[in-house]
Amino acid sequence: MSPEPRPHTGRRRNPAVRQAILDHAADLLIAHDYAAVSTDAIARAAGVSKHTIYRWWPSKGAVLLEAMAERARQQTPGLNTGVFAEDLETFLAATFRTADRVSGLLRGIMAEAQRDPVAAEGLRQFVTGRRDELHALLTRGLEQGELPPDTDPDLLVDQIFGLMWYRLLIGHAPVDGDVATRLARSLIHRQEG
Amino acid sequence: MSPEPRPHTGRRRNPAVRQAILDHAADLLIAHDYAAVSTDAIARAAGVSKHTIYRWWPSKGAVLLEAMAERARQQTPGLNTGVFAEDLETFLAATFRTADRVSGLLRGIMAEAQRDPVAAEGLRQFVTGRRDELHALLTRGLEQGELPPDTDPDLLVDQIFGLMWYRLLIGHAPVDGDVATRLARSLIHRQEG
Amino acid sequence: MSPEPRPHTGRRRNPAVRQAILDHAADLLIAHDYAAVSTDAIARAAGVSKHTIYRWWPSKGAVLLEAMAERARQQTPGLNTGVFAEDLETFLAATFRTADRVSGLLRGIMAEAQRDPVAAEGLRQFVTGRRDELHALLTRGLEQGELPPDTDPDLLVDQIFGLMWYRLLIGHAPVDGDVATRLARSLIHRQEG
Amino acid sequence: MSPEPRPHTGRRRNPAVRQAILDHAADLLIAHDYAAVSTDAIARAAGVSKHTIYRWWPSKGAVLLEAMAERARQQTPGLNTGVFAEDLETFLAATFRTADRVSGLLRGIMAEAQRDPVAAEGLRQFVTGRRDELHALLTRGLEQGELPPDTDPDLLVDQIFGLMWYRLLIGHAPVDGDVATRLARSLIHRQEG
DNA sequence: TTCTAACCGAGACGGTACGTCTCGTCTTCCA
DNA sequence: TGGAAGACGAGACGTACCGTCTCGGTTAGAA
Repeated sequence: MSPEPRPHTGRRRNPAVRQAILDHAADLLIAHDYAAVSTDAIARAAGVSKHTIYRWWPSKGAVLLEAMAERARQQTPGLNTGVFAEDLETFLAATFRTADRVSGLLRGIMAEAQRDPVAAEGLRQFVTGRRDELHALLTRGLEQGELPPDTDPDLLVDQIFGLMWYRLLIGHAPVDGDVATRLARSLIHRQEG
Repeated sequence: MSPEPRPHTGRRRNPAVRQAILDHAADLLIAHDYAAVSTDAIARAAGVSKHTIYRWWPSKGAVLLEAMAERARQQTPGLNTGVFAEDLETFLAATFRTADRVSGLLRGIMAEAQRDPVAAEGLRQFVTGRRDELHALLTRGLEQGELPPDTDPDLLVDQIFGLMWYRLLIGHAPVDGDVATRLARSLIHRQEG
Repeated sequence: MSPEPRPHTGRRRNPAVRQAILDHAADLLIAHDYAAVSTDAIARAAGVSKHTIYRWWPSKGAVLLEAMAERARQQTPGLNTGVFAEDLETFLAATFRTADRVSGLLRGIMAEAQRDPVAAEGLRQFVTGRRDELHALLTRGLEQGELPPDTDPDLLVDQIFGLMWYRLLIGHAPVDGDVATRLARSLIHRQEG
Repeated sequence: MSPEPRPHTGRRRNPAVRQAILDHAADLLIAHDYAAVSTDAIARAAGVSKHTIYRWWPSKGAVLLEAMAERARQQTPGLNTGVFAEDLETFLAATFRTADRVSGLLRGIMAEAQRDPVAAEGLRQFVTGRRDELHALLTRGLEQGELPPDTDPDLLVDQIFGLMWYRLLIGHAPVDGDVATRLARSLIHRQEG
């Protein structure tokens, strides 16, 4: 039995190492093809041992996921001007533009999530957070009468994020501010139809 | 110079072999995890040499893609009752139910398309075909005045298929006939809002 | 390279086809590395179907063997001047020079014989023929008192052909007329030692 | 940049792994046919990843070669009784008996050397070592007047090892102690002829 | 200051997929 | 029926990536 376990001994985790891994993982996915991003490549780019990666993350997907989450967190759009139409447009434009910039990252994570349960669960949580934000925004619009009264917010959230992911993954059409604007206006104009 | 080259000599391609490869590729992706589907596994299951696979398809992704396309072709919904609301609902219900049944296949191909350019191009073409169908249907609804006059069919198509893929890939919500119905009605009711 | 059009023989086996296969098999082994000589390559070079090869020979090794045997048959040295020392030197010189010229062929067959029982058996028979020739020659020398009376012809035959193959296969020393002369003289001088 | 590069970092090569690969490669070649010895088979038998084999050896032939060299090294005959006739007989008997025991190994390597340049070079070096030993022994015999004064040691070395390889590869006659004895005596008796 | 647990880079290792190659058989059509 | 073209099954080859483990060196807190 451990007579009195000390709270912590030994060298502490180096935050710079954690950051280097996340940064280089994201950069690699953004710059190169997803296929070119291996754990070895991340380790090499970050000047880090592969073991160090696996000491702190359970799988490659988990690293990519956290890298993405961190990038996304840096650009949460400021909201709440009070005007729903403006807020919606701002939210979508910011979201789409950011997503487009890191599209390689997002696509890589989505691919990884199809084979790695850890990444899948992480992605689900990340996505849930984003969906909740948009859901709250839409609910406010509904309460303010800016959306048709029979609108199903859940369905609408999936339509919006669905369009975004669909375009990112297939690549048949752009994901940019223009699309965001057109999409936002199409949702609001409807009520006046 | 060969004065008149014969159109073809030698043993002909065995259609049964092609079919066996596609069938077992699809079955494996539907039954097992995406990670478990290797070219060796497909070859073994189909009782076929790996070389035969690579003789006819440039990569694993290309095989999976064609397998999916064939499965999808088997279930094109009969349409054109003339009533737009009915047609839309039928189309979406059939599409969603089929997609759900072969969700493993679809998810595997989407993952593969992120790393294999051949699969990516194939998926883009497949998706284009499906999008054209829905686009035509929506355009008809627009002309019949069953959709708001300022509707952008392109955007709407991406919202619908986007929702479907998004749910398939993330798995946070079902893709079934019920969703299809609710989605179809939400699009049409709007005009009366 | 372009296969010269051969006359068609109808139902009978076409000797031109047989010859084309043997010729190109030998040429390939002489010109290229052994590793580069596949049945497909032989068929392509000879303008012949792979099936035709396997219709007449049981394995690749059998083809190479027959090709070699034919090449060797073309250069059987004229002997029997009656003077043993001269005959031996002539025999060795002719044998060594021929072997050196087709060394690629010989090396390829020896390699093939280690894995293909048919080639092994064929090579054994071919080698037996050559050994019998030399054995007869040496026996004559023994009877004429030109070799030490306790000479074991079997052992000596293996020493001579052994030296030749050993040098061909390892490549550490030449197999030419000079070596043949030195070897022949060393065998005869001995008796005077 | 790096002020003093450490001589080695990282996990060290596991000698047991190296030995397991060499041992099982040799055993496989001795027990089974040469055709049955694949890198996969060696890896499986040695409980080793195929990648580990290719990390340390450039080709299959290189592994087999080193396996053979090691086996041979284990049985270098003790020499130098001082009596040349005895030493020669001992050397030949030990060499022939060992070669016969691992004949499958030797034949497989000789075949591999015909297609794999790495194996060819390795075999040449190995053979050079053995030839030097015998060459030294024969030179001693020559100096002691136990061999005819006009003997060419190089030629004689190739006759002896040539006979051995020739018999191993063709299989028309045994390679055993008896042959070794007869051969040794035939070389020495000559001087008295 | 000494001790010691934990961090870290380098890299060996087992497992397993990928895509290519060759062998020998089988099929189709032509002459 | 002989032959050319070439599809096919079996299976080896060598490469790549994933996640684990081992080695020696380093660092920070406890004794």
